Amino acid sequence: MFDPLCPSDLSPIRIGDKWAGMIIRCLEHGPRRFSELRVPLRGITAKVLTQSLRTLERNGLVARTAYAGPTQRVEYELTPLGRSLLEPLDAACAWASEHWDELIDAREAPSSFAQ
Amino acid sequence: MFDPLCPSDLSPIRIGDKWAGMIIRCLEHGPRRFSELRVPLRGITAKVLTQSLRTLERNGLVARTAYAGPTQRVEYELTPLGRSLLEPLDAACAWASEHWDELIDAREAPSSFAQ
DNA sequence: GCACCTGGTTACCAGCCGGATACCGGTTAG
DNA sequence: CTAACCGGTATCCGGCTGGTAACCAGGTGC
Repeated sequence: MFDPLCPSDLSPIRIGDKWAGMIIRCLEHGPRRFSELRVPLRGITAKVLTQSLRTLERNGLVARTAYAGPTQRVEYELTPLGRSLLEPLDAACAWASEHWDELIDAREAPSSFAQ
Repeated sequence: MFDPLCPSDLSPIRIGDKWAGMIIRCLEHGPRRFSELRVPLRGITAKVLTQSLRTLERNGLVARTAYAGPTQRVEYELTPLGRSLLEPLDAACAWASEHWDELIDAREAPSSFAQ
């Protein structure tokens, strides 16, 4: 999941910053904790994840809830607005997989002009 | 058209680089010349437009045609692949205008946490 | 007492992106 | 001859983005 060969690298369609799209995907099926998010988003550092989550929060796409229990616990979940983004996100993914071949071809064929 | 208050600034959905989405919109209704593109894209410099067009070309979304007439003439138009992007682009615009209010509210309401 | 887990923060840094400015070769208009 | 238009390129620069490394406070396990 989300390895370096992910189609999202090739697609010109982007949601928010580098990680935002994947974070939203991770939250698709319910709230997740900070450390739970770091697992699927392999290689993301704490700082960058925090950064991205804060931006999503500021834009009203994600809600942060800190539970006051004895042990520290923070959960992130999609707001209704964030959830509504899943639709265009799916559209974007559909487009990318539909035109996957053409995207690859275009990248690998600088033949039409020098170099 | 494409003034600084454009919704695209607020929407988290992006197509390619800063100008790519607008360029594609400009080419929606047929081929356009370099200088014709500079008009609606107010403020874009030649370098940046060239840059953006070259990227679009490399990715197979836009085709460049130089006509060999006595006077220099270059036209850019969407490839079928580029044209197929109009669909998700429309979806993105639809989402943005549909959630316009919420986007504004989110931006202007840092009230839920300090500062 | 000590290490460890959780959920971060604080420098610091390299690379890219967009922009400003200047320039260019070819053609046409006056 | 000169100026202007077309479609760029060359160079420089500041700011943002994403990443690394170090550190931290609070609570838990041994």
